[in-house]
Amino acid sequence: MTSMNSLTFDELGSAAQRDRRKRILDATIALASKGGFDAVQMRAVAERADVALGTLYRYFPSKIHLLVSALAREFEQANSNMDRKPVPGDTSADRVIYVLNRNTRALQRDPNLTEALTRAFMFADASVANEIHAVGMHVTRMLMRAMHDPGTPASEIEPTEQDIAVAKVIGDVWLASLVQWVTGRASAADVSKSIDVAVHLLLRD
Amino acid sequence: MTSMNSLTFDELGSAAQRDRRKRILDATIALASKGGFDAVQMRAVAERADVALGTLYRYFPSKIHLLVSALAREFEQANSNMDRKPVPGDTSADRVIYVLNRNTRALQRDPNLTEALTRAFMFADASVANEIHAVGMHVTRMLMRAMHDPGTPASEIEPTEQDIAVAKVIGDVWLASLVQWVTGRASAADVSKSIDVAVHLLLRD
DNA sequence: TCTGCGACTGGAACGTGTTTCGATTGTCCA
DNA sequence: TGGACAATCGAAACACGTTCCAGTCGCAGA
Repeated sequence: MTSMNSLTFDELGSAAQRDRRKRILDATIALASKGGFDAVQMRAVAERADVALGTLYRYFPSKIHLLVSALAREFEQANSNMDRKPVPGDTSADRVIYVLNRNTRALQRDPNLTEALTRAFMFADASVANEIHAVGMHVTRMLMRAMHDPGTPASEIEPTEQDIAVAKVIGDVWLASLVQWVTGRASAADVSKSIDVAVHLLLRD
Repeated sequence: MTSMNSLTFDELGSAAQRDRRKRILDATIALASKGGFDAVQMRAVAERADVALGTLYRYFPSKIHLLVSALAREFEQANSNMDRKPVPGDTSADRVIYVLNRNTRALQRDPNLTEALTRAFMFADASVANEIHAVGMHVTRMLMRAMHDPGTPASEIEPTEQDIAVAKVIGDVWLASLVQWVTGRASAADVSKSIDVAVHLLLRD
């Protein structure tokens, strides 16, 4: 049933297993941060996490699953950090731009890590649907919170069709820009500009 | 100098070489069409194109270069097909939607091929910049022609900053939608809807 | 026609993602 | 405590992208 999915935190029975999972993701992030996608070698991850190669594959059925799961964990952390304060800005557009730029800068601070995670995300195929979906939810949630009044608890927002459509387009543009930045086809300024343009075109209020 | 780029059609001296290049790209398309990204195996391409493995690598320095070059050739052909007739539709938005839907349907008719080409495009790194750029130009050109009056020769259009920004966003959304379709995260209808939404939000005239 | 040189061939070899499997360890139930 | 069963380990093996090399071919210039 779950044979082709990564083992999630909650599915893991024992503390030792949750710890193994954490060690694996930590090792993944560390290696990615040091040398990007290519440096995340399965043997290296296993060794650094102090786990056998076969075990690594039991927890994450492929390198892509592993990296996308790491991305999901990063987004989750970022989201819960942001939940602590209301988003500054007077308009939807301002707040969305603020949030995206803030996250973009955070990503750009660790280019190797971002390259690794982004490339994995883009290369993922249908078998990674669950992990990808988790990432998508985090992004949508972040944008929804920014689009609505500051201080609104995320759980109480009920987005309109239009909201969702707009968030989807903005998310797409953000991701496409990041991909271009990661692959050296766009500068950091270009990414910022793209977001600005897209948000202002989409959220003229 | 050109050591890390694919050999382009014009760079090739002899007819035999141009023919080799064509055979390689044909073999690539055929294999991709049959089994997608994974089926495009370098040994298989070489064998089918009746070329030694080393020669294949002399023409295209990696599998990604190969597939992105194939994508560029496909777009080039599609573009020159479309140049034969004016784009139907009364408004920019209508014409852009028409063109994108037409191309989307064409891509969806061969899901394996589309999967192979899209994934390669998304996975490409900085070393594939030239090939990627070629693809980008074809897409931009296609959108520019659709945004302006039907019948205008592509060479005579002088796009404004705004035009370019809008085309960029639309291109990003189109690509992101295709990626989602390829990976089973969006249906054909979803792709169509995304394009509709993005174009109507961006080209309200 | 002969010569030299770059292109091409066939095939071996290497690296890394992935699979497999027998031996060992940990855990939980009787 | 003892035993069963799953999880983990250690290590070999496989697949495919990529590199390398020695030999052959084709062709332009002498």
